[in-house]
Amino acid sequence: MLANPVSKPRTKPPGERRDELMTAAERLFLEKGVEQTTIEEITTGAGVAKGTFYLHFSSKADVLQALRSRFVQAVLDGIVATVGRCRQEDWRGKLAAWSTACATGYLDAAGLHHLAFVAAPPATREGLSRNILIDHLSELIADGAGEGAWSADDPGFTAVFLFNALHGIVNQPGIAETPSARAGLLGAIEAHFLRALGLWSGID
Amino acid sequence: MLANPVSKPRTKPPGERRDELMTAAERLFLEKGVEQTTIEEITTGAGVAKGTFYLHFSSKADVLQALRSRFVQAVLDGIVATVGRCRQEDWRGKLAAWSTACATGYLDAAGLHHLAFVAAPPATREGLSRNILIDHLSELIADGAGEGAWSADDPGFTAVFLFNALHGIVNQPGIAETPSARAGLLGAIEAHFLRALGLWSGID
Amino acid sequence: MLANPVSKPRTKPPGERRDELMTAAERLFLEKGVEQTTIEEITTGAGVAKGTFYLHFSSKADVLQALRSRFVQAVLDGIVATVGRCRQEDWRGKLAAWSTACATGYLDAAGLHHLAFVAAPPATREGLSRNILIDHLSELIADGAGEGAWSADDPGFTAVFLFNALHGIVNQPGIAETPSARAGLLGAIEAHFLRALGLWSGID
Amino acid sequence: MLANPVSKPRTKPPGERRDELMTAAERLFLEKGVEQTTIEEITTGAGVAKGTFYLHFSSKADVLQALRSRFVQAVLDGIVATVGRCRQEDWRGKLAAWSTACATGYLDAAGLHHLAFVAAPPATREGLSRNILIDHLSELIADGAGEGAWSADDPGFTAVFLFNALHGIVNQPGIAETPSARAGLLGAIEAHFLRALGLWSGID
DNA sequence: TATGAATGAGATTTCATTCAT
DNA sequence: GATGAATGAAATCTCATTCAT
Repeated sequence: MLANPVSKPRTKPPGERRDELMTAAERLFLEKGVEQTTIEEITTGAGVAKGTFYLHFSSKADVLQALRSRFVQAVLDGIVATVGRCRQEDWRGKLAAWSTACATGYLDAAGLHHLAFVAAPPATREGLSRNILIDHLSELIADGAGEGAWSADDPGFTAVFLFNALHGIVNQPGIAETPSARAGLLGAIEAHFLRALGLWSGID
Repeated sequence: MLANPVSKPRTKPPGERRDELMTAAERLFLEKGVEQTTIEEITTGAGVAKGTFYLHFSSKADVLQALRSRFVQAVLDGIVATVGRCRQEDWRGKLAAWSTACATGYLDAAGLHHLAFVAAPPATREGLSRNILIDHLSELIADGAGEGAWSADDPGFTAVFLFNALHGIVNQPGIAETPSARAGLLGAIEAHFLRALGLWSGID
Repeated sequence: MLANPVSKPRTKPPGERRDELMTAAERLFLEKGVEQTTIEEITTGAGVAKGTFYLHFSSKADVLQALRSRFVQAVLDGIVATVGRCRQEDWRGKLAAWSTACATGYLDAAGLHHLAFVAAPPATREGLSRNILIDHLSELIADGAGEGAWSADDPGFTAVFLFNALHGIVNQPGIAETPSARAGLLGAIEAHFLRALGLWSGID
Repeated sequence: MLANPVSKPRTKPPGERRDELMTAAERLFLEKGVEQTTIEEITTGAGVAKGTFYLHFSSKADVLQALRSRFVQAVLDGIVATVGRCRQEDWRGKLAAWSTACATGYLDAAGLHHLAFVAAPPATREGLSRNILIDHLSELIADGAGEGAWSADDPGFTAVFLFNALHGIVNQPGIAETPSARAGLLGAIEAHFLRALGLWSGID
């Protein structure tokens, strides 16, 4: 009612407000679960009014979807950067790098991937069978096969197979809590990735 | 007054009522999703009054848990029967049988496994990292390693890895809709299972 | 939360609860207007919980519609009783009785008719051009014409004409506040009704 | 930078903007009802921003009031012009002209009169019992009575009576859709007006 | 056991209105 | 004058759960 003499600017670039809402939502979803978080808590957390939420998202499921996309994109960015550092012809290295970068991205995000893919009410079954990470892995496998680095009858199948395998591994609560446990885990994942393509891993 | 001769008996053996409720819930969960299904719809579907639900289950999560157990137990029963038909020393065959039986169980259940493990509001993250199927596979891998059929540094790891891989594959909507597609899928899964244990598959 | 040791019976015959809600709604609508009344106020006024409202009505417009019907039916009952007291062949008397009984019904209901027909957000324009009162009047006019009591080219037209005329008159705020004002008003209405059918009234 | 050559002028004479807003509001009110129309829809319809609305009107009720006045004034103008064409002493003709001009004004406005008097959230009950049309008719009746053209005990009563009667008739949806139906309707209204003043109409 | 009317906390959503730019 | 992002009070409605019968 009364004018606030120290009021911060009311309007912000739209992207910024949206990000603030997403970040507040992410924190709350992780802290207390998606179901337990109300829209009101999200807006309070972002320091805006309730109605503002609906200027940027149409529902709670909508924010969740946005969080999912943001998370997956971040993981993909990490993968692309890591894989890009391998020599052009080092397909074995690229595959290993892919598995390690992907697993690292998930592990670093702590509960967020759980949120994004498991705890979230996934409207469709698509999330774990079609996403940009699987597409990227599928392409890598196909490219390597084309170059004779390995043989792959069905790169799409193997990509879904390996992505879900990796996802299941890193999704285990309390896994890789120490640096050495994490190193061991990454090594095991890498070995299984290589083996799936018929490459001999040095593990055993 | 005589009892209404057309009315069905109001009381039934508890197990039967419980089953009817579970079946109604399963159908509705698959049709419209867990969140979208109300207790009232379940009871209407089972032909009983709303209060009756609470004589058999404590909440919606409770029915879901019961459905999960029923489903997983059925898949495990199928696996045990199939694997049991292999010769005692045929570890390769047992592993192949495990993958095929598990995949078949999931595929036959249509969307139910999605419901049970993915769409469900999973109280814990355990579902895909600890369950009786993973335990069974883990044991099989450990036993085979003990007999020298393959080497496995960490049977638990490999079991989670393979179970999630398989789960991700069969969870793809519209997969294996024709008998030949299903046969191809089962073959590919088997090949990847064998490869993960360092066994040469005859597939490629 | 705690059991109320003096709690009144929670369940009542459905019609009774419905009536209580309607009566509470009517009082509030008259006191503070339809728009200004919330569902919660209605349920509080009826001594029930908010959700109970939705067991009996689907929306605020729904209660309003029910109030409308209840009111119109009550007015019609009064008309039928009054007109029924006239001798069979006394058409002039019947018409006069109709006008007086209808006006009385409206005047006695104070603001309710205003509510029901004017202040209400009338979804359709039907309320004042088709209702059971108009139908009844139309029939009376047609019957009288059939008996040669008066001539009426279009009984439906005259019924709508007179009903709206009467409605407009009694809807004037503050009209007929004293018994003598009311008597004068009823006389004037009756005279105009008779004149509309070409009958000479003794009024002027 | 040069001003964008395609952009239309942002500022307009205040009266023009106001008219555009009223016209947009009128269209929407008729299309979807007053309650269902939001301020935002009105401003979008008028091609201006939401805030601009409040430069011209203080609320939705305010536009509605403005529409009401505009409509009633237009009808009155039509009546005055038509009645003015009668000879000074032709009271019968003036009354007939009044009824016809008023009905014509309403019929030409289609649903707008409904909006203005019935569907509108009427702040007071005055609309149908006190307005400039009723005042004008009342004066005509009083003047005619003063000249001995008819007798009228209470011109105000008769004016309200007849205005509401006419309003109810023309407010019927679908009435007078063909020219001949309209002619018949106007004749019937005129006849009832004359009869109400004790004048013999040529109708029956 | 079974019923289903009643509960009531709480969720989502709308939208008239403001005001810094 | 004009804008439109932001506000936030308030409204509607849902539905898991209870409990008197």
